[in-house]
Amino acid sequence: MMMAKRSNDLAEALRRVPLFSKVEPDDVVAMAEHVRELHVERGEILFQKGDQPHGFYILLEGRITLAFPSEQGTERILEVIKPGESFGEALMFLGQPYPIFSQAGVDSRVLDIPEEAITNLLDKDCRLAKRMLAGISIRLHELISNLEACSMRSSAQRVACMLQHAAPSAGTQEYDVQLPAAKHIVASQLNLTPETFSRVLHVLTESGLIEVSGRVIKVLNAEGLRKLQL
Amino acid sequence: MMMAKRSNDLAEALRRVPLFSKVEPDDVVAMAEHVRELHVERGEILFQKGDQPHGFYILLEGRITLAFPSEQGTERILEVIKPGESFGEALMFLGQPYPIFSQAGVDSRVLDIPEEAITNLLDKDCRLAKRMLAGISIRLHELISNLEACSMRSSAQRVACMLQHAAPSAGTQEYDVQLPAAKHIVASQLNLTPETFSRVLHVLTESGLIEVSGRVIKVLNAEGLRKLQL
DNA sequence: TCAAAACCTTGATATTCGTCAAGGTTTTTT
DNA sequence: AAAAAACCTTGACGAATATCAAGGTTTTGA
Repeated sequence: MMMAKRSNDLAEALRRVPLFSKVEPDDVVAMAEHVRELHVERGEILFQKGDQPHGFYILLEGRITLAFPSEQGTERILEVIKPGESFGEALMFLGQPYPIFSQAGVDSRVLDIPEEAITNLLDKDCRLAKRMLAGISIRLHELISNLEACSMRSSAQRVACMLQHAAPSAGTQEYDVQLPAAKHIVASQLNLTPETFSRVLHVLTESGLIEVSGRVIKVLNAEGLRKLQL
Repeated sequence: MMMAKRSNDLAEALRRVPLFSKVEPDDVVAMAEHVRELHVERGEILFQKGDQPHGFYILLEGRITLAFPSEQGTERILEVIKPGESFGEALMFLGQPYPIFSQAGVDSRVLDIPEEAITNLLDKDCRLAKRMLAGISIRLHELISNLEACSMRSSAQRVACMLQHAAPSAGTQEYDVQLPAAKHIVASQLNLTPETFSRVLHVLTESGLIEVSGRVIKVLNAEGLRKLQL
């Protein structure tokens, strides 16, 4: 994990992040003074469960997973962060130790925004506060959906649900889904073992609802998937 | 569900809510103009899954449960709101339909804060925005814990965890826990059937870790409970 | 205070999903 | 291009937890 880049480049990068797109340019420059760019290598841990948050992060490039650890290494991946997304804001506001850990899936570039840089800005710019409220609300909504899936739905329903979310538009009956990562990663996000995920795909294929070839899943009958949800 | 009280009384009630305790009195009075007090009877539904949010709520008195519905009525209770707590803020900011429904467990009094009342204030008072950020962050943190419990822990571990959270202080070995509601409500919050909950309590009793009498659980060996978590 | 309703427990059984193990396939590295 | 590593699938099995059913207990309320 190493530091890089001058302040000006950082200000430029920050401006491109949706969260800060409406912030006064001067304020962004001021904030950039406190921001560092980190390079995190594949497999490297950005923060551990139990670490104290000192700010939050924005992913510029690469892929970062947030996951619950487990003794036998059977981690459960909560979320896969993609470039342009921020993470860790809520834990920063709370000031409690991280309940999850974060790890780079591939070599990644991350902005580290210290708490001071943000709290100062929040006092000046209520729009930023509203944007952060919106951002955290989205997170919260996703967590609720995740929890519902986890506690109310069977494995096949969770997979079907994921495939439906990947539909290009509401009514489409046939479409291709390109899995965003290795199957075992996707399985973990659905709170499934790779074995169960594989078996579910098998069953859905047998039923003529999908066709699988590698990481591409061809949905043949979206309506049929919907019916699984009851 | 009926309306009641004059504006002045509402302003008074609002001031007592932690969220608004630092807001300028004049602003609270202005906000009170738009706020209604609702009376919700036991069993009545405040909002359904799928309804469009128009604001958020603060519970003054009573008990409100937030839950996922299910066809066969085997709902899963996500959270039990207690007096003084607010709910629905995040969904208001998102403007998406409620993913859960809310129901009064007993006759309750609720403040209905429409979106306009809050968004106006947010522009004026950044401290309120920060407080709301903190409030939503807490919610988010709880959801993460809930999801972790749900996907990483066994039934006995979830029960033990709940009993640990109810400890009066960190080190105490023996203490009484008064369940906040009927056992089947508590079971649902732990994502357990009442049957499984009952059996877990039985096992913990057999192991000499607890004693159960009605809704009071006497923890005999907090250290033993902790060891269950591994 | 008695009846009804809600709540809780216990047993038998079924289902879902995870674990373990082995073999095959694809991707990466040398 | 070969070797190694990572990834994926399949089968046999087991464990955890839900479901169904019945009976007991407590609470509510008429």
